[in-house]
Amino acid sequence: MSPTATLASRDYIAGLAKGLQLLQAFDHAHQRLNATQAAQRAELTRAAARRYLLTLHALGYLETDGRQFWLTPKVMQFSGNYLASAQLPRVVQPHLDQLATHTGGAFSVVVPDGGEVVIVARSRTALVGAVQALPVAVSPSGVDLHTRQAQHIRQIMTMAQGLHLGARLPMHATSTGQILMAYWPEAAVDNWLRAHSLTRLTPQTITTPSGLLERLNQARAQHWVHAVDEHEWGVQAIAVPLQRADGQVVAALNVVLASGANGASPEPAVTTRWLSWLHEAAAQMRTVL
Amino acid sequence: MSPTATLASRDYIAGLAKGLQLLQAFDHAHQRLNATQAAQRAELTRAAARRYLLTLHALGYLETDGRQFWLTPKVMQFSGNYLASAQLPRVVQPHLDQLATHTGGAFSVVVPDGGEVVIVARSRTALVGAVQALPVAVSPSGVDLHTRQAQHIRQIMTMAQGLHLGARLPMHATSTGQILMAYWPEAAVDNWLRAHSLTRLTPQTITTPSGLLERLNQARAQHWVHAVDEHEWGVQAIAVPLQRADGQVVAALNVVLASGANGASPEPAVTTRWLSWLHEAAAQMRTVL
DNA sequence: ACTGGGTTGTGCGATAATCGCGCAAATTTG
DNA sequence: CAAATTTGCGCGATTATCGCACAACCCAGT
Repeated sequence: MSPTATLASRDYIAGLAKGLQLLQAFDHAHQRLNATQAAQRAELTRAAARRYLLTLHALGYLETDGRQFWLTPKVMQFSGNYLASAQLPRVVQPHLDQLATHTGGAFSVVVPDGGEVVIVARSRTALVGAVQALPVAVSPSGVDLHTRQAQHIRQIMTMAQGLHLGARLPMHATSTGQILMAYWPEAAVDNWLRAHSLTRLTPQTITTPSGLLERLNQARAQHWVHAVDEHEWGVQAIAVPLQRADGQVVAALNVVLASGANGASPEPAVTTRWLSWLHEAAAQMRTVL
Repeated sequence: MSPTATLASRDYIAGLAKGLQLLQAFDHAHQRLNATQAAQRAELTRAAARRYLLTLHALGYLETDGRQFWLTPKVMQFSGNYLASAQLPRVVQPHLDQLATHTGGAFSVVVPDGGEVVIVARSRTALVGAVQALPVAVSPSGVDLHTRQAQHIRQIMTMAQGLHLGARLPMHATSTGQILMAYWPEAAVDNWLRAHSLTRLTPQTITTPSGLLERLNQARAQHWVHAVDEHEWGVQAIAVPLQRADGQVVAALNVVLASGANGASPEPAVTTRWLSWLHEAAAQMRTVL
């Protein structure tokens, strides 16, 4: 797939590469694999695949019933280590939570990686609940899910399905991907376009290079992106760049909202409000990135 | 460390094991390693370590400035795949969110892995915010952080630091670890005790086998655990088991709360309230696990 | 500027680790 | 119950990996 080619030669451990390839073969669409399937997906002979599967099993990364293999929670250790060690998620998390507390939005921070964007932090906050969490004065009926807000919450939660940490999303169809690309040098964008196809995900997805370039220009000019229904129906997102103190764009911050799920242009006033929150947060983070 | 011994013989790819060992060498305490340090931590010769580092770099899992190496977001792909594919986190997440929405608590689901517990799901919900998120009737000043509830929220958020997905916590000092062990056969507990030391984390940590066994008996009898300040000062947690329909305990659910941060026994009434929420949720999940 | 402790890049021959074929047994499918 | 797959595994061939050893390099300290 990716032409990461085994160009490097003597200092390249093929066994490690194959093993990781095999481990990556387990994704949402292929949760359980037998030796034969795994061999196909990792492009190995069955004998080799079996050896790697058994090794990964012995190391605790795969579980097996003797026939099928599947991922164990141990693989989360990698992301755990990353989240604990990487600068970005650590410093960004409190800001996201505060932002969510203030505004009630669902915020994410993503970084580009291998032609896609990866979600490295998400806002998480239990808010209203805190009222009940207090040892005193527990509010009686609590908040139930019959109010209009609650419906909205449901929507957000549903949308958020599949957008877990570590999820990878296409750049061309996401607000964050677009804002990140907007700050790339022209050559980098050209390369990206050569290497990736603009897959249509919804009727609103930008699928032509010229369309994308236009969007990028717009994004670069105004320093934000608003993508409505481009990645998923009924979901809109507004993204701004996250820059380091030296101006370097290292990530993108966005807020995900339910959209009217139709062409109706979203209230500009509302957009503006979110934008000001996003930019304010981005400015705050700028000093610590 | 773990005596995962290379017992296995011909079907064991040493290269893969070493590479993964090296990848795991990057943790919170060792975010950036050079070839020499990496070699030490992974117990390899420097030459070998260098080969593996370069390979991991070529594959995109490590970034380097030529001297130091560190993890890239690509490692999150593993956890992303796990979260997307594993049964447990997927079905549990909506329940957690709903629970948090209703109660305002901070809930986690953990599974045992390699003698520790791993956080595989956490509640996340933007609630009050939803009021503002609505396209209409944006509440003016929003919720700010000066109320008493807000302080409580702050506390929770602070506590939650470091408890990201994939984080690993010791079994003996956590409510979830204890409730999980409570359902183990006696021999398994003995084995665990032989293999692990009861490290003291706070003055309240249970550090004697007899103390732990007593706690386990209590947990088994009442079907829940309340651990106050045992893992971290000022943090208490209440845990219940998550069982499959066939009765098998596959995970633990808990709520994390600020504690009085002193010996004062927590209000039993409050505990009971949380417990009923937890057990109710556990019962709901039971059918779908 | 010079020195010394530590780190890095690299070539190379030796060795053992990995490869993939091929067969028999076991399993699934219809 | 037979056909079609899949699995376990032994084996000889090969080449990928090992680790030493040396030179170049970086970085204090004086």
